[in-house]
Amino acid sequence: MTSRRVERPPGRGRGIPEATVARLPLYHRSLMAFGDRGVATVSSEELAAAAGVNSAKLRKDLSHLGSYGTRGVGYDVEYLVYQIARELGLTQDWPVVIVGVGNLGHALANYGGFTSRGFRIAALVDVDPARAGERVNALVVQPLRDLERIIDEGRVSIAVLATPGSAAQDVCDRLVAAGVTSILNFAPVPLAVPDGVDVRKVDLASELQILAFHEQRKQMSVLSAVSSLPSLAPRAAVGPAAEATG
Amino acid sequence: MTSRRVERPPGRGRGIPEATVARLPLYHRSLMAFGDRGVATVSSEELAAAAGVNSAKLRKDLSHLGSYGTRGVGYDVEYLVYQIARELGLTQDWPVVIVGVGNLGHALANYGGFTSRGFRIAALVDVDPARAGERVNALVVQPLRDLERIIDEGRVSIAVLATPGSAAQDVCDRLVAAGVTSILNFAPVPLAVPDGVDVRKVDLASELQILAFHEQRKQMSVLSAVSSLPSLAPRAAVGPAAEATG
DNA sequence: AAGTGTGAATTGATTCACAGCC
DNA sequence: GGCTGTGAATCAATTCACACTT
Repeated sequence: MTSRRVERPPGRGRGIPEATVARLPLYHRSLMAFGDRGVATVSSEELAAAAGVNSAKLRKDLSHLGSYGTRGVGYDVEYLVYQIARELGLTQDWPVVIVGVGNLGHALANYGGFTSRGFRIAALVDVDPARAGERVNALVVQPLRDLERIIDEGRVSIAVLATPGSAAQDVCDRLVAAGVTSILNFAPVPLAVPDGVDVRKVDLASELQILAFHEQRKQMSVLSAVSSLPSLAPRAAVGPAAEATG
Repeated sequence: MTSRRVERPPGRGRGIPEATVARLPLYHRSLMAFGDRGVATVSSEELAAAAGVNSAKLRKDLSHLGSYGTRGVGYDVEYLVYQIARELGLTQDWPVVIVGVGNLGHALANYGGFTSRGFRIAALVDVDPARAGERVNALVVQPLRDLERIIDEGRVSIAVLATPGSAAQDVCDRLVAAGVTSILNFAPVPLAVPDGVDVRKVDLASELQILAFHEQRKQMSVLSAVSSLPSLAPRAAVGPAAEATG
């Protein structure tokens, strides 16, 4: 859904499926945890369990990177961490600009998980000129007017867009014109971007609605189960829903 | 990936694909925007453009809900909004509890898009007893000790988990034991839950890493293109990456 | 004996293309 | 004539199951 196909770099047969790419960060994180605990090798079964996937999928995913395991033994934690980090580009420095310092942008600027692993917040920018000058963490909010300069001088290619929906497309256009080629979009609107620019969206309201869809179904099936027992009067409201079945 | 299969409610042939469910919120949102602008009917082409998908996909998605359009005409905006809202369960009230009132939980508590459309923050809970009593918006942070009572009395079935990773599984277990059956997980760990409980995860660090992966590839292809021009010395650092191609 | 790597089979999602209806 | 609804075709992801390696 996200990535435009960029013509394959001439190097060997690399074409990692998007679904695999999306899981590499999970593997990386789980491997780091194993490493911290002093574990030297893991099996696909163990790593898969830690990452929350099944082992067949894990092995298939890793096979797209190369043949980094040892049959009968497993994967060397340190070696695999490095290979995945390199594949993901975590071995380089990624300056990121956050546009929109409302609730969410503010939280993201402070969020630790964001700034680790090669990512560094190069600047905070807000659409509202009144906010310019405000301090967040160690950074000063800058006015939108300076966006192009910031991106150019900071060699920024990744942006986080946390403005209200109404401003999102305009800001996006300026980001792209200034040279940004990857955008993480928190605004609840689809962004139109030219080929070669990647957008990933995080849509908080949608996530809740998807949960509500399934939740509603569970409640419906409880209701219909209850109402099919003629001896039980249905409860006024649907209480704590379907007990989790082992 | 997310939903356990719940045995199909006895009603007619309903089995909406997960990928379709995940897009219904987008359609709903776009339709609301059309409605606000006074548009009475839309074609699949128009609605698809607004939602950022192609029209074949949109039509296939909607066909899973029923036959709500009119050939040669399009879809009635108001009618379709209602049908989708009903399907998603947005016509009922969904009390939600947020656990973890750090950066992110704080932002989510204030985030408007979260509280609209039937969702209502029933309580904020924090693992750190020192935070209990703190006010956020109109709500008072409550101690973890009260979690079970809050869920039970508030008839809460949906929770947002925004604790640090280290606390996430414990809190999750308590949520589930208390009757929560849907969890939106912001903690960077996979949650183990029994069948019948849905978890959706929002993994901010992973999202950036996925972007970095593609970004790195773009830069590699620029570099190899540049270095194949013998007359140009490669630049010391990789500058603002690949200009977006029309 | 243990556990990876991978073809083959399967399942799921997307796109095509057009019959059918307004 | 315009646009929906949908089978058929295609493409992508997952799972199976086992040959192969240590």
